[in-house]
Order: sequence, then C-alpha cells, then structure tokens
Amino acid sequence: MLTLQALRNDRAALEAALTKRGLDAAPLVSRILDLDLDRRTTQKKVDDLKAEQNAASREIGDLFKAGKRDEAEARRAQMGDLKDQIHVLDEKQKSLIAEQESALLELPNRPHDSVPAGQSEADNVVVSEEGDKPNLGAGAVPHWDLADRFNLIDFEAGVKITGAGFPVYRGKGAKLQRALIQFFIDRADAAGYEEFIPPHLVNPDSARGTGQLPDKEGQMYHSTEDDLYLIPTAEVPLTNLFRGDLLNAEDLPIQLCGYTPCFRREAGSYGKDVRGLNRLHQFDKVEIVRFEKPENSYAALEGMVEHVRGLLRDLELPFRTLRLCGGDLGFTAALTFDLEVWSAAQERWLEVSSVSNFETYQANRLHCRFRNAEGKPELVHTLNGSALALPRIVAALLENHQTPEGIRIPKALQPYTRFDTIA
RNA sequence: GGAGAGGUGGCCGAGUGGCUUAAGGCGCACGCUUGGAAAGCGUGUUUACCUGAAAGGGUAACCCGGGUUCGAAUCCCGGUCUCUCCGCCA
Repeated sequence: MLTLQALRNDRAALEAALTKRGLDAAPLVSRILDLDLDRRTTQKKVDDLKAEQNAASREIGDLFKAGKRDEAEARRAQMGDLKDQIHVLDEKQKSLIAEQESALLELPNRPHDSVPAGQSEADNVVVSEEGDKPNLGAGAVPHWDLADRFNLIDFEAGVKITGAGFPVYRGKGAKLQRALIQFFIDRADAAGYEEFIPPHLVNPDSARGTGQLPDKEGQMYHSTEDDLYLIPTAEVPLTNLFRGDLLNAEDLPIQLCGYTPCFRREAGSYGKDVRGLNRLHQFDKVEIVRFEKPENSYAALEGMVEHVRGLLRDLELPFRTLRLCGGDLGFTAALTFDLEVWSAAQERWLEVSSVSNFETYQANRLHCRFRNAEGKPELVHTLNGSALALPRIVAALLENHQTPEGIRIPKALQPYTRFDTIA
C-alpha cells in the first residue's frame, strides 16, 4: 500500500498519476486524509490522558508507601472517570486505524511517470521486437496438436485426475519441463540470484504482504481448513522471506530466485485463451526477485528485463517487450514490462514474463526496511519478474521450432534435455 | 494428536504488582589511554506514532489478543510458536 506520507506530501501529483489507471482517486484520498487527521487528534488526546494516568499512579504508589492510606484512597477514587475516557478513546483510535488501513488497501500503486495512460492491453506500448517470426508453411499446427502427436502432454488425463487446466506431462514432454526449469535456474544463478525452494502454501499474512489479499482473493486456491493459500507465484513466499525485517544497507541488493509450481483459479477465463497451454490452473515458473535501494530500483528493473530477453534469445524465440499502460498495470506495480513470445501457429503473442517494480508499495505492507545512509529506517523497493513461466514457452518452442522431421530443440537447451529433436 | 516446559532489547540473560526510566553481560559506535594495537576506563547504542522550527517533551511495544488493577514484563483467560517426551508417519 501507499504510505500516508505519499498521500500527504504529494497529493495532487498522486491523484494525477492515478488517472492513468482510469481511476479518480480524489474521494478515497480525501477520506483517508480525514481519517488521518481524526486519528492524530484522537491520539493526542489519549496520550495526554495516559500521561495524566501514569503520573497519578506513581503518586498513589508513593502515598501508599509513605503510609498515607487515606490520601491514596481518595486519589484512587478520582481515577475511574479517567479510565473510562481512555478506554473510549482507545477503542475509537483502534477503529480509526483499521478503517484507514482498509481504505489505504483500496488504493493501487502510483504509476511511474513513464507509464502511458490507457484502458486495456490494446494501449500497451511496444518497446522493442526481436527475432524473426518463422515461416512455417502449410503443415504447421498449434502446440496442442503437436503435444498430442508426440505424446508430450495428456490433457485428457489431467481432466480425469483433476480437471481442466491441470495437464499431465509425459515422456519427452516431462523431460522438456525439467530441462527448462534447470536451464532457467542455472541462468538466474549465474546472474547472481540465490536459489530458494520455498513452501507452496502460504498463510494470510504472506498473501497480504505481497498484495494478493485482499485484491486477488478469488484468484487463489484456499485451504479453508488450515487457512492457507496455494501460491499463485513464487513471488509470494520469496518476497515474504524479508517481511518485517530491518535490513542493513550493505545487504542490498538482495537477489533471489526460485522454481515453484503456481496455482491460479482463473475464474472467468474462457474460449481460445484457455486452449492447450495458453492458460492453466497449475503451471511451473522460475521467478526472480530483488530488494533494492530506491535509487537503484529502475536500473535493476532494466537489468531484469535484459536477463529475461537473454533467455528468450537463447531459446531462439521471436519476442517483443511491452510497457504496460495504466489500465493494464497490476494493482501493486509502479511500472511493468511484459515480454511476449510469438506463437507461430496460433499467430498471436503470448505473455511469458512480467517484470515489475513495486517501489515501496509491497515493502510498506511487508514492513521491510533498510537502514539508509543517515542511519534511518527507510522502505526498500521490491521487484520481481518471471524468468520464465513454462507453459507458453513450451507452446512457442513446439510451434516455432516444428519441422517436417519433428521439433528442433534450441542449442542452449540441448545440454539440459539431452536430446536435440522430438520426433 | 497427547503430556510437560518455555517465548524479555542486535545476542545472552535477570526480573512473581509501584526506585524497571527493563539489572548485568556480549556485540557495536565514539572518546580517553597508546608509537600502534589489545586490555582498561568513559559515553552512547530499539522501533512506531503524536507534539515541536529545533532542542526537547508525550504515548505505546517484554510472542499475539483480551481481562483484573489507581498501576502489569510480572496476576487471570484465549491463541500462537519453539523445545522435550509419547503417539502416528514418507
């Protein structure tokens, strides 16, 4: 969530920036600031009363010790009213804080200056495009046909065991998954991201910390018996590793990576979007996460995008980079670059990575700070990116690299698959 | 799942209702001392919020949440986590 300070100091600029999301934030901001004023006045009152109470208690104690029983009793009799007042104000204070907190949670992150205004994905800006779209010729088919032809993925079996959106990988299809995970992890490791294997279920505090709660509650699988959520991305457990921490300046940047399966309910999806590997309830992903000093975070974001581009180049896939417009920007992000690969048989772009700078938005929820040059605690900037999400990469690999002889495995991946063709 | 013990500052650790404004130690920072260092000595060393131009002042926090009391780290209730033993188990 945004900091109160950001609202107080820079209100006009903040509201202007939020219009890029198509949001008129002014009423909500006013409400939050009103609550804040009320809260501060209340706190002043209650603090003064408590100071009075503390002084009186000390006095009573001294009187008792001095043996002046009657005076002490008299003084004590006067305290009841004060106690009631404090209790009432304390309750008021608590509900004001709760109300302010939930209002603050409704406010999305402030888009970075470079974010274009726009309503939907149609308004995203193409930053760059790389690689040649292959000319597949007449016999080319989409990945779901290829997966079937070469016995790589059994969608039917997944439906039987679990339901739609839970594919079963088999044979070289399974090996390809494992190879990609290993390839991505090795590359992240080489780029300085320490590997973690986190839990796949998280508690509500963690889900709140990275912003999945409350705004994406319906998108996560929830084990109600234990009140645990299946992770929709490794971002959640990895970023929460440092929830509540006060870091040293020299600890930064912190660079983490991890492979996890990801679980998403994807309520409301339909049609060609969900065909084959395009949209799944369970999929594999390698995620990279960074904790940065504020002044470095945008350079770090560039570096992360470049890291992902390197992976796509080595997989010999045509891809483009998009700068997300305000309307398509995630709730918690200040700036996001999406990377999309060309799906040659479907003739459409598929999103395979989303790389974002959250600035202090997550850090404020997480209470993750570092000690700055002045020795003062300051919120860190958090960033993350998919590097990469597997299903659509597999879809693009199958489709783009199909030949009359079978599927060609890119050179960089062959040491991991230990086969060069799927035939 | 059952029984028992425990959770105090960056760390160790004392503390069973008011000189706790959390002892003492370790660590760390600065200073004195020294040719330099160690030792020694001295000073300092949490966070959040409120107030103030600042210096400063106030409030809160001893796992979390309630309660008792003029007053709670301390007493009571609920929760949670850790450890030990038992049970179950890949």
